[in-house]
Amino acid sequence: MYVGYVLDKDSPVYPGPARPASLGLGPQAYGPPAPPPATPQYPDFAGYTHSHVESPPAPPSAWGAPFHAPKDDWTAAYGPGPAAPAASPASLAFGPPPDFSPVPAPPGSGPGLLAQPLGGPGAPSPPGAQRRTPYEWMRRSVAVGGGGGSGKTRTKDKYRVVYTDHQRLELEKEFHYSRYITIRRKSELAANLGLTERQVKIWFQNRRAKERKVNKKKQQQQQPPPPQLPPALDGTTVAAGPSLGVLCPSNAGLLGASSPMPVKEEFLP
DNA sequence: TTGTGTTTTACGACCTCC
DNA sequence: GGAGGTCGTAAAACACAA
Repeated sequence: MYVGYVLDKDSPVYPGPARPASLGLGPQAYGPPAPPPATPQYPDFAGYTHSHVESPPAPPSAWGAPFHAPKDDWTAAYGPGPAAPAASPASLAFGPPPDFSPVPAPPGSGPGLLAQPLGGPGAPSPPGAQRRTPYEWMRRSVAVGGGGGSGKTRTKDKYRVVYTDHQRLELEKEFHYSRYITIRRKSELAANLGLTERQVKIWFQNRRAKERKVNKKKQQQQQPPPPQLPPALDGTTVAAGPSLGVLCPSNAGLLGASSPMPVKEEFLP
C-alpha cells in the first residue's frame, strides 16, 4: 500500500508542493566555526522538540560552534513530543507536541514556522495558494500505517521509499544538531522512526552530499565566470591582458579573510 | 497532458581509520 | 577486516512550464 502517495494525490489537506525547492538551509547557517550570533543559527528548527540523553558528539572541525545549542535545552523548553507512529517506548520522543508552538513569525509575515500542525486537519491553506515556504513539506505529513510509515513507491520489492515528513523532520533536526550522527543516536533514531540504521546512515550521507552541493553552488555563484576573450582574427593567441587579479577582483575576496561567505575547511585549498 | 529539470532514496566503488 | 566516510550514479518522486 502506498498510502503516502495516495494521500498526496487525493487529499486536498496538503496543498502545494511536497518538497521545497530549497530548505533554505544556506551554508552560512552551518559554516566554519564562527562567533555565536545573537540569534539561533537555525531559527527554523529552534522550536523543535529534541531530547538527547547524551552529550553532543564532537563533530568534525568544519562543524563547530554553530551547533552549540544543547538539546537538553530544547527538551526543557518544549517538553517531549509524542512518539512516532512506530516509536518504541524508548527514552526519546520525536515530533512536535500537539501544542507545539512554532517560531513566531514576524508581524505581517503570515503564520510562523510550522504554524499549522503536522498533517492535522487544521492544516489547510488557501486554495490554490502557492506557499513555497521551506517548511511546506513539514506540513504534509503522510503517516503510513504502523511500521515505519515509509510509503513504498514501487510494487516490485522496494526500489526506494519516500520518507514521511515526520521522518524527514526528525532526521533534519538531528542533522542540524550534528552533521555526523553517533552510533547510539543512529540506533535510537532508527528505532523511533521505524527506519533501519542503514537508512539513517545513508540519509545522513546523502544529506551531507546535498549540503556540499549547495555550498559548492553558492560558492560558484559568488565567483563570476571569467570573461570570454574574443579569438584573435589572425589565429594568434589573444594577449592575456590584465592579470587575473584585475579581471576577477572578487576572487581575491573569496580567498581572503574578507570573504562574505565562510568557506568550509574541506573546500579550502 | 506531457516533457523536462530537480530532489530524494539507495547503492557500489574506493578510501581512511581503528 | 569491518565500519563509515566521500563520490558518482541510478531511478523514483516531484514541480513546473509549455
